[in-house]
Amino acid sequence: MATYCESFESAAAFLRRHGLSPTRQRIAIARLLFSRPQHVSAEEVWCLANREDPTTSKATVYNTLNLLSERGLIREVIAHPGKVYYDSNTAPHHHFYDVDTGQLTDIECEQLELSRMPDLPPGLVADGVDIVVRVRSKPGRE
Amino acid sequence: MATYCESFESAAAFLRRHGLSPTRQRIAIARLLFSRPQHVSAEEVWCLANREDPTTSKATVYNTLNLLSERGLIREVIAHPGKVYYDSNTAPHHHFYDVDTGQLTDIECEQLELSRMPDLPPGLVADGVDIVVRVRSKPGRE
DNA sequence: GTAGTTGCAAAGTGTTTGCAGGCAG
DNA sequence: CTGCCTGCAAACACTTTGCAACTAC
Repeated sequence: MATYCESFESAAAFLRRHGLSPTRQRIAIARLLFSRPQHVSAEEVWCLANREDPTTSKATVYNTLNLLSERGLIREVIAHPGKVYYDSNTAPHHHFYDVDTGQLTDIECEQLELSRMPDLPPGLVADGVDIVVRVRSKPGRE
Repeated sequence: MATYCESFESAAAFLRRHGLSPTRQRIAIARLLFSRPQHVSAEEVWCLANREDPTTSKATVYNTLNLLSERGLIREVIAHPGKVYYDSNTAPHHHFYDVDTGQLTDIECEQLELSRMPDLPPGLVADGVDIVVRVRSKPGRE
């Protein structure tokens, strides 16, 4: 599991365990991501990281998020055109996406069950299933 | 249903029926979109439209795609960060997304069934459910 | 004619890249 | 020390916007 207790050493150890040098910036990012499961955009990570360590550039944030994502420690959520959210909860689950506010909310795995998996086209391997339930705040039309 | 037979007049009538002036460019775009159900990016629409009518700018393509999308005549498919695909099949269905090639393929509605709908957070209304089954061409790791 | 539509180019957003300097081991 | 990591700014890909000219009716 990706979570760990909230000390400086854990974040460093966690990064090292996954083959990443525990630099100051990465520790800041790992701490804020894994302190609790959450959905954040790169921009938000950048803001929050600079609150912990005011020397974190956007390039480093994107860099680190991509590394964590490649290693499966966080998950990209693609719910909005032109913006990626990162989810520090890697357990299988799905999402509500509020079209009006941009807010993402987890859907527990047991709450939303696929009764059948479709046959895959020949020669292809399943890589993951993303379910996004789009919701709006207001009942009427837009 | 959004499909219609492939004549010039139909495209014009179709647009008019939905409150859009049937300009040359819009007719070209409507024809290529609705001649058969398909998944296209804005860039592809632009290339194809200019084959029919070589005076179609990207701005007009985006403009028209957004109009058609607002009126529910085509559907945005968000499967890839930073790129929107448009689906001229508006019947309820879902998608395979080949991460390696960018290819989208329909999943028939009956092939993939939700056994349970999750409870909505209070005050929110469901707007749609998007299911993307990510697949890869190659069996191994990346 | 008049309102709506168009092309162009510029601006906007979110993300990636190249490179000189800096920090971890 | 050595190589990986960083910040910065420029480059990138995709989409939207502003405006004068044009076209549908």
